[in-house]
Amino acid sequence: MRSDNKANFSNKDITPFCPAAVAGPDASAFSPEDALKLDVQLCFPLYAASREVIKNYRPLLEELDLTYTQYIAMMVMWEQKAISVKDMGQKLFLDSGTLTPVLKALEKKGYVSRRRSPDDERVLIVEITEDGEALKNQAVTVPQKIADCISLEPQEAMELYRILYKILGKEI
Amino acid sequence: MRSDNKANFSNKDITPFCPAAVAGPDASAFSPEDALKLDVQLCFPLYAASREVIKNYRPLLEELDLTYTQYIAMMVMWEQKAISVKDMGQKLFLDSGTLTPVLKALEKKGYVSRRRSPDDERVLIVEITEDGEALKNQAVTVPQKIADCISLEPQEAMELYRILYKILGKEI
DNA sequence: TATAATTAAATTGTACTCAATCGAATTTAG
DNA sequence: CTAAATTCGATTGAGTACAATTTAATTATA
Repeated sequence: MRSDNKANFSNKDITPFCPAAVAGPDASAFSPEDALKLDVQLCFPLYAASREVIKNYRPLLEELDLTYTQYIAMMVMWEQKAISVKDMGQKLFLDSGTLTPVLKALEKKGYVSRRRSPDDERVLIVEITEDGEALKNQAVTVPQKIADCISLEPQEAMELYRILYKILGKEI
Repeated sequence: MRSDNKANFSNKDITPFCPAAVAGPDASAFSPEDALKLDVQLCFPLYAASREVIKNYRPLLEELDLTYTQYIAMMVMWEQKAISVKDMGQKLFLDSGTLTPVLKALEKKGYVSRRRSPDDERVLIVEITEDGEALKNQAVTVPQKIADCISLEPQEAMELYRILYKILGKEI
């Protein structure tokens, strides 16, 4: 009744995070093992869609000599001009173990500079360079190109956006 | 008017993938550079939420001596008993460069065995072992525990699930 | 004010993730 | 039939992710 490799459920018998949790009074259709089926997971398509979408950036960002992680770090820089590693980490949900090599790579390309804060030597201030500012002009077309290869209705995009930020603990 | 580090938009002036694309007739509020703001992206919260959610699995899966990638590979095995690397790759959206070491690690732990297909020596068949089957009993509690630490309304979870599979090219 | 606690980055080690490439096996075309 | 094209998995190299640890700097406390 279902084509292979294609998810299908009626909303009365699932909850992606855990069927049993939201199945409600009529949870009889679920055996405990059903909770471990790939089709029933919500985390898995979240993880897979994230990777699939980011894959679309690669050819576009290659022209700017940026990886996706470097690109979102530059997004922060284009807005902030100067920011500490810690503050950038909070914005991007990344820790210093990830950001340190990313920022060193961006420094090597000449898009940012790194220096310690005079006020607090523990703090490393990342600052955008002129080349980094100039890169923005080449980057402005990227969002539209990404939009073109992912087909969601505007209200779906809005709803996805809202739910993702709810998961991230920032309800809007 | 807005608290720092918190996204907020009215649906008349955004589209997360690209503001200009969905802003509609009244797109005047957007300058081109607005498209590069982190708050306006849809890919970014997708990427961040994916990592944040998967982080929750780590302590749970540690007890099973599995990583998240190994866990989703085992999910496939619990349903299929035997499958080729290629077919598993299609289910998980992962290629051989990722799966080969993951499956070797699972073989080392004794949860799967690997052998070439007699019909086609190019094909590697992954088969679940008794230990792998037994592991399922320890894993059944994982989905509920994950559900407990992510608070979405059932209909939000359903909608997220649907949209993610739409992005993955499997509309439901 | 010594010292303890805390904080911020960097480092280390493990584990992906993926593009590109390779080599062996199989299929297809001529 | 046989050479070319395709397919499958493994390998390689670059770049993350992230927990845990380390080091240096700052702040709090007895």
